[in-house]
Amino acid sequence: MGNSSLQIIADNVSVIASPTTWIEGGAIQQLQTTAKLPGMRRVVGMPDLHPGRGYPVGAAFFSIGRFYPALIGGDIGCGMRFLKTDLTIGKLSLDKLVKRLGNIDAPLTEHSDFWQERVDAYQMRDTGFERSLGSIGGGNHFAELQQFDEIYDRAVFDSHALDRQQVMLLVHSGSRGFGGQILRQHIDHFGHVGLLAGSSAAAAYWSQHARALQYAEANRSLIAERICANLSTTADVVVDVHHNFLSEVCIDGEHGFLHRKGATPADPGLLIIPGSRGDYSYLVQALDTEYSSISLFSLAHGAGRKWMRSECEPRLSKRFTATQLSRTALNSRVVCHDKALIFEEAPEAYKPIDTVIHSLLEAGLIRLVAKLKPLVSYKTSGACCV
DNA sequence: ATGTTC
Repeated sequence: MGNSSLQIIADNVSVIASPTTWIEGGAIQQLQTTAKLPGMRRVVGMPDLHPGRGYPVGAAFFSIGRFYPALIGGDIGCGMRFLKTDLTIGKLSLDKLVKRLGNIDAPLTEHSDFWQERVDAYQMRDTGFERSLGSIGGGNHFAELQQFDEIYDRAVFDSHALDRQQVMLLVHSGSRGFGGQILRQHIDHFGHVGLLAGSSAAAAYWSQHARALQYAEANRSLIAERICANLSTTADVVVDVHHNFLSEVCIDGEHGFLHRKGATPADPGLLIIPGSRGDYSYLVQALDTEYSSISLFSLAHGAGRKWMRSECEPRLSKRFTATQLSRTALNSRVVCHDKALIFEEAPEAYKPIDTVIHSLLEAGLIRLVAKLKPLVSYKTSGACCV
């Protein structure tokens, strides 16, 4: 059966992307280089594939006999938490939402006894990074209030007790400095050669990796709690998934290691694939098809960068002021008081989400459930500018 | 990505 969204690059290298999806040549090159690592069986790029530091982002890698912590990267456990709040969109003004959201950057541990207790509940003091819990971080991390724009599958939508009028909250963050420290210590000791399955070093990484996944989820949970408190609402988790992590799996009869780097696991239930801050997000379900194995049971984790961070400000500052970039084409608000991030995370720097979603649809990997539009995208209230 | 990099 033909599939125009399946690009076979080499024996064990493929990319899930329609011909109209922008894929940087350098990212394909990184994918091919990674495919040649000892023990690597198969690699696949998602439609949001883009170049990373040595290894591509938006990809999954399946290896036998050894695994590669560097492929997971430093933000072990980075992922998305999607919640439905008790707020209804009816009489909300965006300016009021922004004001009530306030500043959620300061360490939660210094906020109050109440928050210290909430943080304590997650038992992360031994990580040494307790101070970062409950704050978003930098880069592409964000928290976004959204509203439903279109429902495609009413039955699935209803079965998850969703309501078109409810404000949704999406939190994208990870293990902050903790995961980074784990990777750095690993690279200092072992470089990039990977770890042999069953070795004591492998066992040590597994336990650190597991702890980083816990930290990342605790972080997303505390960010959501904090936002809900500021908005005087509560929220129920619809889905929380990591998109940077390692797992042991059996694929086509072979037992091995599945590395996901910016790749959402195609698990049952609802999954969220966000666009840039000026674009829609899609609520989807993964489908089990003949291409599931080729796609290494993974989906895109977002739109994917189109431009390198360093080229954003030069390209955009001529066309837009930072203040103009605090509103988007979908009329949402952007809270980002970091001059560099305003440009680096501009919608123009990302692929259009529709090309990414179209690729996954054409490959038969997803079913659409709903589309959401951004209301407020929160990056940082930190120092500087605007 | 990062209580910010050899």
